[in-house]
Amino acid sequence: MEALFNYFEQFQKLSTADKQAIAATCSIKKVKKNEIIEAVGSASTTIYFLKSGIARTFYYKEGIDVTEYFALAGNIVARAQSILTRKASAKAIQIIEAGELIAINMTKFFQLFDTFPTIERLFRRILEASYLDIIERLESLQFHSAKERYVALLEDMELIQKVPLKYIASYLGITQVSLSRIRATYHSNAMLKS
Amino acid sequence: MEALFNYFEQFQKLSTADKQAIAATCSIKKVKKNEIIEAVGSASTTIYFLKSGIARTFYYKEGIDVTEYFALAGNIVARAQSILTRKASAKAIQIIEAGELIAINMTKFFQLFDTFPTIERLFRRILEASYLDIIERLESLQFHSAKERYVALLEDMELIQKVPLKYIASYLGITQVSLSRIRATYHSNAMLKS
DNA sequence: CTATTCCTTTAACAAATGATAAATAATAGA
DNA sequence: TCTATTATTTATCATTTGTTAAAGGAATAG
Repeated sequence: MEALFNYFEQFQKLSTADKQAIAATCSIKKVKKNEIIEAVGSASTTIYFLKSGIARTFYYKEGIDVTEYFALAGNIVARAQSILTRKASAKAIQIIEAGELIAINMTKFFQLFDTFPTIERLFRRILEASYLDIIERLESLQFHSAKERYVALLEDMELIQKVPLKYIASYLGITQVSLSRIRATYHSNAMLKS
Repeated sequence: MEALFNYFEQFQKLSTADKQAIAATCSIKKVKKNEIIEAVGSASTTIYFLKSGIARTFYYKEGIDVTEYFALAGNIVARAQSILTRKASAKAIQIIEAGELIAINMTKFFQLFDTFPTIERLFRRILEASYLDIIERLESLQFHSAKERYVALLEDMELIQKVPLKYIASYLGITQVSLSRIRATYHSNAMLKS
């Protein structure tokens, strides 16, 4: 549970009482590669902190598997829209690399807000950070070419190395064939430089 | 000020004390067409509620004017990243259609959070709603063609009618010429149907 | 270890979008 | 109203990305 608190305290200092209350909403879960931990069609009431492993959210757009985003160890993965709207979700969460999760029951977690204002504040600050992340991603999609987006993603070596390219393509908003072509030209050019 | 409170109470019921505290952070501002109410380079501490008029946020990407988003009357416009990070912003806010704004001093507003938990909750809920909006926009950019994005925007007749197309093009992530071409093919096809 | 399946790349052609320039339309200011 | 400016459309060609098909490589189950 320490890993989760360390993560949380990047956003908000927590008292012992806060931590105890949070701990009561959590459970540990081991997950295997390719496991679907939340399936399409259900409403979500859980967010997951990845102690280890890699996960993605995805959905089917006209039958095609499309990755919404990835989460690496030390981060949170969730079907945020479903949790915030309490509606069924067309999205799913899948494990890409096996690991261990902390599952946070958000029904319980939200109930803590009236008693523990610090926890409400923590949630707000995580939301703020997610908001900033998503704005950056929006800008990347709105104003950068597919090649630029791929090159930017190369910064995140762990992701590129551990996640199948077929998942990365749709995350970048392009087809897998197009990604393969971009990689071919990019890497041959990169070789010329060295 | 009533318009602002009506807007806020879509998210969170407010007491009279809450409203008084909020009112003390607000001021009214009349704005003219094309006026830049927040300029590139400054850090923002203000968000604006549009009683009337239309605004946009934009910035220059390699010298080219790029629209980040639009706000119609009854909504909020802000340089959210700058407010949340307290850093100088490369973005600006411009008035597209003259109107009247309520400017909320966020330095003062944030200070209310410790005393008025309801106001902190209000802010969180607005943030949640913005988060959901931005996710939808992200999906639109990630998985829909420029034509599909334009057609979706047609739903918002007010925006299409009142906002110059040159601003809409970059909002859709395409050039103005490309938008013009899409309009030409789309509207001639639409005519065939009727 | 082998066979099968899945992943990635490559190729060829089609479709969409970008870039530039020029023409037309609309708007704003004198 | 007239003129100058700005906005939008159109045309042409270049570039990027999509689509489909096929081939080669890598991973996995039995």
